[in-house]
Amino acid sequence: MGLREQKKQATRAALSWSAIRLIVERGYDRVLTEDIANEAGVSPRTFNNYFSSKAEAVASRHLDRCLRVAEVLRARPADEPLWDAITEAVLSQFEPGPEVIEHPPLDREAWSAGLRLMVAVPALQAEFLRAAASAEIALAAAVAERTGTDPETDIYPKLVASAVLSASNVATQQFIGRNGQPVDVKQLHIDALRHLSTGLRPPD
Amino acid sequence: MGLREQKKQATRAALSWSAIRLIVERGYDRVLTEDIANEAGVSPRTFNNYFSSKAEAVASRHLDRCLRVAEVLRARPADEPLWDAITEAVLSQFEPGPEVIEHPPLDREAWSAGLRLMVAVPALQAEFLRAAASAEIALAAAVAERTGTDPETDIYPKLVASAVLSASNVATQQFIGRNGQPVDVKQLHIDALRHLSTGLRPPD
DNA sequence: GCAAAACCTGCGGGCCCCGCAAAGATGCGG
DNA sequence: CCGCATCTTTGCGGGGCCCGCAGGTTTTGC
Repeated sequence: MGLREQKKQATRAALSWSAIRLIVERGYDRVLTEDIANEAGVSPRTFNNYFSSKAEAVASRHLDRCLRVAEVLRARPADEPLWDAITEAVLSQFEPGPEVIEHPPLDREAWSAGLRLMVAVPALQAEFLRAAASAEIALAAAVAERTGTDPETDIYPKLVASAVLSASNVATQQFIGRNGQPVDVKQLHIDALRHLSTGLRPPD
Repeated sequence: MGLREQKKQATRAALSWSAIRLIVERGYDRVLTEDIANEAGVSPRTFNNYFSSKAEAVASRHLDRCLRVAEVLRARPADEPLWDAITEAVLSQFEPGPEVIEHPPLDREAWSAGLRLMVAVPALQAEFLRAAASAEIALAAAVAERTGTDPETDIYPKLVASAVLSASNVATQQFIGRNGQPVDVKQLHIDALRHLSTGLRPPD
């Protein structure tokens, strides 16, 4: 990868991270695209060369996470049962990355509250969902590769990808909603994926 | 319901329908909110009293459809097996309504092409997904009622609602993508839902 | 080194969306 | 039947978002 591409990725990440940080601190409509650009050290015009909207910048990190699930799934041993591999791939995204360890939120409570306000903004909800939907293709391809199905004509891989991502959404929302220690994000995901792989049978 | 409320619903429907028709004909960015308002016989300012964005107006019909699935599910006999009831509820939304019968598209081919362009607009994709997510709550409530689970604390009903809606998305996309007679929308949905209710087992 | 390609930036403008306050429509009780 | 309280519609104004375009600047491949 050339130097050019590296800088681009760095700028892109800086913009997305600045957007999230500022919006969690101040609220969505009190942050201008100009503020985000300044924070990342580029001109306002450049912001829109990287993202076609403020919302897309925020959702960009989410998109990356979803794409990494597909990547990890591909790297899992081929003889591992499908749903075990999927579960591991999904869980792998909840290990805190190096960036979060470097920049620990000073006030964890305030950050949490800001996050909750952020994910309540309609424009962002929509964009988060779209990000997941974009990753669906990559995830479906990984599933297809593993199950020997055709990602174009067969509906199965897309169905699995779509169900997994939406199950993850439900689990995450459950976690954010009850912002308590009583439940663990990972355990919520394990339960949700087990439901999926066992046919979503009603209790009784 | 008072006369006041009736008129509001009529205006809302007229705006949404005008938005869709104009955008399918001309393309998303060649339709101004002003055009939509004029078409529906209200002032431009009033448009934004009903919808907070152009995209939301378009997705409004989709939201209604999703909500009706929950409604139909509630009306199904209580002793019917869950997945049979869900399947019937979903399929019920593909019966052409009275409005479509009244206003048959003059050129079916052009309409199809316009539709395909429309659903490719990122802002609309996002808003369609958000509409489905909104309906998820109502659908989860209907599932909870039927299975005797708690829609607040238990993850099961939300999981089912979310999986059903995303499966429907996949089926619909499959249908739009291959715009051919070889496959039937209803059959695609039946297959997708059966996959869900049987644990998304990989073939073999 | 050097040309070609890619990128950043400022400018300009169209459009979207909202707050506000006045005018109009509607339903209710007397 | 009428006035009154309430909800709705509308015009105006403005802040902000996003994009096309064209210029200068940096990176790449040779």
